[in-house]
Amino acid sequence: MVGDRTQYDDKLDAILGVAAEVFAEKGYHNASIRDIARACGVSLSGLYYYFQSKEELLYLIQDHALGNLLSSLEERLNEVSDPEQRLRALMENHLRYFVGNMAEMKVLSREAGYLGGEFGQRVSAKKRRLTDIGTGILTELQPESDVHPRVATFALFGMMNWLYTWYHPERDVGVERLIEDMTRIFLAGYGFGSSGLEYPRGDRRGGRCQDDLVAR
Amino acid sequence: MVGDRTQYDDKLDAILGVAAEVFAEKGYHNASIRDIARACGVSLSGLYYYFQSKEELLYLIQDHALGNLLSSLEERLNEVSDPEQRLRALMENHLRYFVGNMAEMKVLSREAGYLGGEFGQRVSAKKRRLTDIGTGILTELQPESDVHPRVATFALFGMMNWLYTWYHPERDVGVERLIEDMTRIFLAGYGFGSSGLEYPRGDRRGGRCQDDLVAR
DNA sequence: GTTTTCCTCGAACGTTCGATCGAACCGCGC
DNA sequence: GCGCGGTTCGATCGAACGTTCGAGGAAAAC
Repeated sequence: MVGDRTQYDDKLDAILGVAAEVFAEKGYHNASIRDIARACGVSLSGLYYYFQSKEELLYLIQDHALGNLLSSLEERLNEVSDPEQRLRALMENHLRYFVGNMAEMKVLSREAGYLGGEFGQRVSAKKRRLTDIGTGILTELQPESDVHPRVATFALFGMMNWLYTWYHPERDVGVERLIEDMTRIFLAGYGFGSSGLEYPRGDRRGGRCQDDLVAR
Repeated sequence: MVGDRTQYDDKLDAILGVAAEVFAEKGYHNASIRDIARACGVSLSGLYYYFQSKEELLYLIQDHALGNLLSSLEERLNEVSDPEQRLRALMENHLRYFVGNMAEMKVLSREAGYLGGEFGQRVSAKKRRLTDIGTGILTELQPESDVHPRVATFALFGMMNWLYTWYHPERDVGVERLIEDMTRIFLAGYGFGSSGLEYPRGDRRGGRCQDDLVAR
């Protein structure tokens, strides 16, 4: 049987959720284990029954977020083959999960790079999987794009991950609108509808141009 | 006279530069004052002659970066009135300063929100000035845009500020190319040249390259 | 009823941190 | 040579941190 969740698992998940919120509010380094214990209603030492170190706690949160993000993404992508629709699926998946799990994603975005050793490698590997999927879709969408794939990929993720800096669900536009607007910006550009954009017309061949592409 | 820089000023600037690099490498909270003292070749207590607290040191770095960014931007914008050119100027200014001062900008981006009280307010005010300029330009460029101005603004800055996460000058494309690619993505969209974009005026065909850039 | 396993806790340890303070050093005008 | 700001330092402080440990209780297994 797969669904045999113990009390232990449930409580660990609850702790991860609360810890993510504390980390999101005060930052990983500013938040003490004592803060988290207080927020969880557990004693300081009681926490250590569920993880071995503060660093592992951060890892568990980040791994949990990336795991959900990835599995949900890969599920969605299995149903779509058109590159543009795949990109839309990626963005919708990412933004929806982001807004629905702000604390987790804030910790994932802001506290990146603070995990070392084994933990850091595991998180990096999953992040790499995510960005590779992004790069793959982008090069499918534009096999001969003038834009460097790595720049395009991180422009895309930067646009979305920066959310944790400014987005407030109660004050800002809803998720649907957010998805719509960002998709539009990335795919069609903010200059759509403007009269004199110079990009479309490409008669002049610039000097540097063809050395890029080919995403390895 | 304006140019009467004392030894004190010079050394403070040097300290700010070194401190920015230490903060950029280890993170603000992981870097101790002792680390910075060592990197500066000064004793621990010797540092406190130049600032009063670690928090003020962070403030000085962030304020310095934002100050340079803003004054350089406002200078450029004084020479341009066309909205699209103004946006290009903003992006070029931002990206060029970012790449040229990675440590400072990494600290500014990653360590945002950790300053409280007076320091935090002053930094927030300058950031606000920057984003307001961005929003202003964007609404000039597209007065009736379907995209929410706030979303567009932070999509733009997110795209650029995320640089600190991935960009390595020695491995990645140069600044000029970076500016070109990001400008193109934000203005014309990554979907340019693609066949079936449903967005209004989806007419734009992918030109090969244009070496625009005007050198400046 | 007794044993065993799972879970929780208070109290404490050793370390590191940001910050302070008074003494010493230095180059300069007198 | 002397005094005097401006500058640097070693020594040290109290506080807060992450982590440990062994005792205790509760619930399950026998």
